[in-house]
Amino acid sequence: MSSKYEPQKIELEIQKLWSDSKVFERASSDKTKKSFYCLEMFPYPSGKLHMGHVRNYTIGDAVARFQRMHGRHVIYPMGFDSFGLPAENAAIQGKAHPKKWTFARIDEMIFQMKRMGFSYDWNRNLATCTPEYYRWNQWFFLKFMEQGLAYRKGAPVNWCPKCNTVLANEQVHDGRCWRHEDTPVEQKTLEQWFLKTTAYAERLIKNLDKLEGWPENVKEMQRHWIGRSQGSILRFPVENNSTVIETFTTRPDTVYGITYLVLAPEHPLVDKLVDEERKNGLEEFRREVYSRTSEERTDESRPKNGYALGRNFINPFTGKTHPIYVADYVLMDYGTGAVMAVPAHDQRDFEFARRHGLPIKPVIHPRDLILSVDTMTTAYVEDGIMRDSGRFDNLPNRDSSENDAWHGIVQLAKENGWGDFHIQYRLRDWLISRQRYWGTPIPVVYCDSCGIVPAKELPVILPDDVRFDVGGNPLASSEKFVNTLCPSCGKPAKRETDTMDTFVDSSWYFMRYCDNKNSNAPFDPEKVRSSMPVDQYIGGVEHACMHLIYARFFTMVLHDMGLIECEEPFTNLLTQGMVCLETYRCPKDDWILPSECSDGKCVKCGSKVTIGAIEKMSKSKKNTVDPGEIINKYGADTARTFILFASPPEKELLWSDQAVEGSYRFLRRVHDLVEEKISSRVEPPNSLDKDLLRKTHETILKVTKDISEKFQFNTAIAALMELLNSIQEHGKNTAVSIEAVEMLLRCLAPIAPHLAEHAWKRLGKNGLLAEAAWPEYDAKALIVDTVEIPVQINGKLRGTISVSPSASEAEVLSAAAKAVKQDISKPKKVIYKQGKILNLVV
RNA sequence: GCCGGAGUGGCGGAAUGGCAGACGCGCCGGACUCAAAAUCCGGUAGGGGCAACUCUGUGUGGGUUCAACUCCCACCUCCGGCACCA
Repeated sequence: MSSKYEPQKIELEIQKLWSDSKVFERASSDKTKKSFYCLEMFPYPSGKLHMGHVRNYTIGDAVARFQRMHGRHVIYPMGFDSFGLPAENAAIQGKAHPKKWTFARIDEMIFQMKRMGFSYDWNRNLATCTPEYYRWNQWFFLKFMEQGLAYRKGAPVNWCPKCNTVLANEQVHDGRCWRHEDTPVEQKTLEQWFLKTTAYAERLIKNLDKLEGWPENVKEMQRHWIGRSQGSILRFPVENNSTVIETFTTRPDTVYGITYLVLAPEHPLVDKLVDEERKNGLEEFRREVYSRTSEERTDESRPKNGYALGRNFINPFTGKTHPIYVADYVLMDYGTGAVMAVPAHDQRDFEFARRHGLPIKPVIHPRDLILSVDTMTTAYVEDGIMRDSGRFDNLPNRDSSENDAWHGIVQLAKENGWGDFHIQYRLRDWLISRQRYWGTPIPVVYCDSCGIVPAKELPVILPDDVRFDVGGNPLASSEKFVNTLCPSCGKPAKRETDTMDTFVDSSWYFMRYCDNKNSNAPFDPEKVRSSMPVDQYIGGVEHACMHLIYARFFTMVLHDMGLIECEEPFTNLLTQGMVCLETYRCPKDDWILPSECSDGKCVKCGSKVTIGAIEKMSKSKKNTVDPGEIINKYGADTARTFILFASPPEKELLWSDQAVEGSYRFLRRVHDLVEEKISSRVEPPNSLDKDLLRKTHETILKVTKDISEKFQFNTAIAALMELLNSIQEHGKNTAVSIEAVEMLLRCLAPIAPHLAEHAWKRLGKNGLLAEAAWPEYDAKALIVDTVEIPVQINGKLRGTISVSPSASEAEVLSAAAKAVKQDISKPKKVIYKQGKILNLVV
C-alpha cells in the first residue's frame, strides 16, 4: 500500500513522535557523552518568525541533529530576548500590558518553531523579561558596582519636549520625534549608568587572535570598533592661568608644528577659559552646534566651524604661545576632548586653519622636497625628515626603531612632565541606562543621607501599576515602586527608575541555558563548566560588534570573578547571510507589492515600475515571504531544504518560489522511492550493484565532509540528489539499493528530518532516526577498477582514456597514443599524475 | 576616504593548481493526456561545422606554471562594515 507525499500530515505525526518520546530532552542531558553546545542568537518575540529567523534556526537545527547523530551530547536551547521597546509601544498605543503582550507573542513564536521541527530542548527555555531571569541581571550589576565596573556619569539623551520623554535612537526620525513630526528632538544631559567596557579593551582586542573559529571579517570589525591607537598624552599650560589642557595625539612627532589648540564645545574647561568679552559669542556658537543632530554634527563634508576663546596656551617644546579654539570637529567622547592642532600634517586641522586664517607650519618634509605653505593644498601626512623641530631636526619622524623623532619627543615630554606614552581606544564605556519601563530595573536607591545605595532585596520587581498614557518613563508613575526605604539607614528614599539596555540580557543568556531553573544563583558554576564555551554560535552579522563584544566582555568579567572557567564564550561563530528578494518600486508610490504590479506598471498610478533590485527582505520594502505560507503550501521540510540548498550559509540567499518547488520535488521523489521499495519484492544481487554501492559510500564521504568542515549543506544536498538519481537509474530492488536508500535517509535526517524519520519508520527500522548513528563510509567500497583520465597536449584537452588507477606511465602513454590523433611518440616532457591527468608537452 | 568580502551560463550556485559550469531552477524538444496541470525521458555556455570535431570563454590587463576560476601584480565594478577617533 503506497501513499502520496503529504508533508502536513507526516510532519505533525513525526513532531508528536519526537515530543512524546522526549528524544531531544534526553539527548540534552546525557552526561556520558562528550557535549556539543549549539547556540543560535535568540529572537525578540515579535510574534512572527521571519525568513531571517528561519534561516538562522534551520542551519542551527541541522548542525544540532548532525552532531547528535555523531553521538554528541547536544545542548540546543532556545529562549526569548523579551524586554524591549515594541512591547512598550504596544502598551502606549493602548493595546495591552507589555507582559501580556509579550507572553502572547512568545507563545506564537514557540508554536511556529515547533512547526518547523527545530529540535530544541524546551526544558532549557527562558524569557529575559521574567523576574527569575532579570534578578540575575541585577545581581551582576551590583557585583559590577562592587568592582567599580558600573558607575554613573552625565551623558546626552534625545529629548522630546512634547512627550516629556527620552527617546531611543530608533524613535528619532530625521531629528524629529516619532510621534510629533513637527517637534525637533533636543539634546539633554542626564546622569546615567555605564559599564566599564574600556577596562577590558586590551583583552577584548588581544583575544581576537585566539578566536580561530571566528570569521575574519567579524574579528576585523571588532578590532576597528575597539580601535586601539598608540600615541601620547601631551599637556599644555594656559597662558596667565594655572590650568593645563590635556590632549591625546598619535602624532607627537608634529608638536613643533602646533599653531593652535582645539577643545570640544562640551569640554569642561571651556567655561573657565573663555574671555569675559567673548562669552556671549561662545554661547551662540554652542547653541548652533547643539541644535544639530549627531548625524549632522559628524558629517565630514560640512565645513569645520570654530570659535576663538580669546586665550592662549604655551607649547612647552617651543615656549611659544598660540590661540585656543572650540570647534565642532573635536568630539568630547574620544581621547581627552581636546586636540593639539598641526594644520601642516593633519587634514582636518589644515581645513580649519585655512578657513579661519590660522598659520600653517610644516615640520616634516619629504626626503626630496621642502614643503612650502603657499603651495600646499592638503596636509602632508606621510613620513619624512624633521625640520624646525629643535634637537630633532634631520631625524626621520617615524621609522621602525625607537630612535625616531616620534619616540624621542614623547621621551622628552616624559622627562619634563609634559606628557607620556598612551594607548587610546575608540571603544567607549557601555551606557546601559534606558528611560523605559519594559526592562530590568537598575537595583539602586537614592537616599538623601546615604547617597547611592545598592538594593538589598533582589529581585527589584518591575511593578504592574504603571501608566503608559502620561508621558515620561512609565516606571516613574508607580508610587509604590519609586518610594521606598533606604536599605542602609531606613529613611524614606527613591528608587532608580532607569532600566537596563537589553544587550545586558543577551550578554549571559547562554550561561543561564546551562542551568535555567536555578533560584539561588545565576547558574551552578559546575553546570556551566561542563557545557561552556559554546561550540557553535550562529546568528546575523549585524551583531558583529555590539552584542558579540558585550557578551565577550561579560564572559571575561565573570571569568575574573571566578564564576566561570572560560574567558571567551563562543569557540566557533557562523554568521549567516541575509535573505533577499527582488523588489518592485514605483516612482510615485515607492515600494509596492508584486501583486500591485501588472505589465510592468503600477496598478495604483500606472507609472512604470522598476523590478528586480535585490534587497534584504523587509516589511518596508514589501518584499517579504511569510514562512507560515511556505509551510502551509509545501511543509517545513521543503522550507528547510530550500534554505540550505539555495546558497552556502554565510552568503546571501535569494528567495525563489520556483526553486522552492524544486526542493519539494526532490523530497517527494525520496518519499515515492521509499514507498516503491517497501511495496516491491527484494531481488537478488546484480552487476549494477557495485557502482551503486560505490556511489553510496562516495556520497556518505562527501556529505560528512561538506557539513562538518564548512557547513556546506548546499553541496551536501546536491550530493544526495545525485545519489537519488543513481538509485533510480539502478532501478532494481536489491540489498544494495535498499542500503543506498537507508544511507540516503540517514544523511537527509538533519536537513528534512520529518520526511527522513517517516520514511525510516516505513522501512521498518527500529528506533528513531533522530537518535540513529551517522553512517560511516566503507573505504573498500570506494575502490574502482578503472578511471577516466584526461589526456592533455600542451595543456589542451585532446582526449580521455580509461585506465587502471594504478597504471604506470608507460601503460598510460600507450593508451593515450591510441586516443589522440597527434603523434605523441617523442614528447618533450611528460607529466603524469597517477589516476588524475596526463599532460604532454610536444 | 579606510577596512573586509565577492565578481563563473538566462538564474541560484559547483570546482581552491589537474576534463570549468556538479546539483537545482528556468527554457527547448519528446512521452502520457481529448486537453491542461502533474509526472517521466532527452537537450541546454557561446561561435563555426552535415558530422567526427574545433575555436573562444570564469570582471579587465599583465605575470608565474607542463597546467590558473584557483597563485602573484595592477586596475574596474558591486556588496557589507566603519567613517571629523586627533
